[in-house]
Amino acid sequence: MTIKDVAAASGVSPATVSLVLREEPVVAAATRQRVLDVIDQIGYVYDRRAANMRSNRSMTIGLIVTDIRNPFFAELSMAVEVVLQERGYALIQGYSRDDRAREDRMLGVMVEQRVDGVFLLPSKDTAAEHLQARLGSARIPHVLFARRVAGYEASYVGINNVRAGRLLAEHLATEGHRTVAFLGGPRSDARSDRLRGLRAGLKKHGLTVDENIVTSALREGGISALEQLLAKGPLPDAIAAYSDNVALAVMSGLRAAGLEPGRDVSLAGFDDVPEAALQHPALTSVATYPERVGTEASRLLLEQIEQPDLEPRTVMLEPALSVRASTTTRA
Amino acid sequence: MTIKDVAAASGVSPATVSLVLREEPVVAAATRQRVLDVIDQIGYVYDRRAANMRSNRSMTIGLIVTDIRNPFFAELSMAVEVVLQERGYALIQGYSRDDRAREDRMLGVMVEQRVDGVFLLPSKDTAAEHLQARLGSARIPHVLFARRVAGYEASYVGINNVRAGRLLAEHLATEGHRTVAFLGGPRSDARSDRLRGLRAGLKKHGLTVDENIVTSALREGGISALEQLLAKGPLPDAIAAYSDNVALAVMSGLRAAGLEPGRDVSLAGFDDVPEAALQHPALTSVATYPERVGTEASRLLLEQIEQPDLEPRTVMLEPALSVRASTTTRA
DNA sequence: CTGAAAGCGCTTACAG
DNA sequence: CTGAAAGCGCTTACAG
Repeated sequence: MTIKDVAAASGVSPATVSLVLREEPVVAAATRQRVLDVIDQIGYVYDRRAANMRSNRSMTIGLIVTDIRNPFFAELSMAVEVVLQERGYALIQGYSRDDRAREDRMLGVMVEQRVDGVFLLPSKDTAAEHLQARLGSARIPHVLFARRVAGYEASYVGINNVRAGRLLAEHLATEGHRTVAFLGGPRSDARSDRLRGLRAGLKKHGLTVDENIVTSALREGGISALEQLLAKGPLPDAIAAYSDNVALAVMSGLRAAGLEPGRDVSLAGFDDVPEAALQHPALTSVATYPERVGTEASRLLLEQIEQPDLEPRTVMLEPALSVRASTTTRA
Repeated sequence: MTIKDVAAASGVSPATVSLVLREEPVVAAATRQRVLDVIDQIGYVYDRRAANMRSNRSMTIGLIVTDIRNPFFAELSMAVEVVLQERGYALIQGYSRDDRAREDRMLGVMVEQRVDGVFLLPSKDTAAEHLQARLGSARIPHVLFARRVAGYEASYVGINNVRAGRLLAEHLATEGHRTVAFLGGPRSDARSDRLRGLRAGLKKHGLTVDENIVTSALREGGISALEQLLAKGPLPDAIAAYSDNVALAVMSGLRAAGLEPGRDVSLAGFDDVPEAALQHPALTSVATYPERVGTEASRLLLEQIEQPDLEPRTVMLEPALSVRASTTTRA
């Protein structure tokens, strides 16, 4: 069942059927209606693959993240999907699991499928040369987000993590916390920026980050970081967790150790996931707006697809602090 | 840059290049190597769209869920993606947000892109006629999961929710709970099956489900269900939440009301998400294995793609109870 | 406003 | 073991 069949059944040429399908206004209303009726009647289904091949697009866009179980990426993916569906694009999604080899294989599949563009959260080991080989030299429009790749120039959407750290530090210092630990999260630009911001903010008040324990982005990382902290001696006044994900784990860990978060030690995270506000005590957190990151990235990518010669652009979103009981109920 | 260019540069015909690309063993080793060298040298990239069109496949498979922020679907999607990547398929993913119109539009896009198969979690309003029109009549291999559609025959992978409810009921009764409330979750087959199982299991011990409050699958649903329960009078001995998602919200809600989960009232959920074990008290939960659902669904779909005349099959996975402190620390 | 013809980049028999 | 030719289902100039 092809446009040829539709053409035959409605007494026009395939070219005219094609014009109708693409809603070109040039077709006479009567012809148009006749063709549409036939399509309905014989149950013809447009083959976008063929259309795309001829017009050299694919109407698909790739999105690679490390792990969709991370609520930040889940939210971001949903935001991206809404925009793409509106424009008729299909979303090809892949999970690198933070593994460069997996990421590279996915990029390979996407490039062979001739995606019209790619959103990429690079894995921790991704280097400029990999991206250059897969995306740059093929001139495939792409936008990185959340993580940058050293020495690789591309459009980027991210959060100002230094500022996020500073916002939290200011708040903690103002609330009278004198000692602060930074827990969890893998070594990454995001982490070191948040730490840098924390340090800068605390320094203004003559304070420092007393403990800094690197682990992983997972909840297990929060648990183990807390265990290390507890083993080291007296608790700090406040714990800044690398993310809400980590903070929620720390919260449980504190309770398991007989300590009440918010009372025995203040606790805050980054991202402001929906769960943060639903905790008891509600968790103070710095919002990093995955939905806005997704929307901005979509805007940049679509722009780049329409105008391939555009210079790479960087969008830095400003974080915002949500103050809640977990850092304010302590005496 | 096409196989023609490769052919010209290596002194063979396009047909031979095609054979090399598809790793057909028929090609002479020397020829093969020469072609591969040229490909490497001139940086040719295979155009799978063209290949697929000719061989009438697309090497893409669609997956539609309601909301990827739901950890159950996140886990499932990751399991599916691993299997598909191994087989060279690209995963086209869409989120219906439980809206039938959105779901239908996505199916439309996927069908036009000629996906080789579809995994679908139907929206709450999806009817047999919709699926018949989009998938059945086009004979597109597909597998439903987690929710069935009344009157629609298709392969299905799900959890035995009646048994899940019964497992939990048995445990609660054995632990000496006399009154049980079932909280949260939207009206659905999964919910009514869990409730049916709970009732059946409690009945054996002469007990009933004392309260049954329907809300939504979201955490907010848990909060509001708990509020309604608290307004109704004395607490039951145990709360069975529709899901862990809901249970975690109930846990926070209890604390906010000055009640300690596990001590003042027992609490359990369904799904056994990773967070459940990390809570304090650790949350009793009935595991529903999203990863296994994803893997089984992949197996069924790939089978169906290879053998289109296969009869639809149903796979019911057995749930398992993880007993933890939230239902055992009460006197 | 509509049609005939060429072409997108591959694969598929078939011939040799 | 390799090549010439046709074809997958569309779109794209171009002509009328």
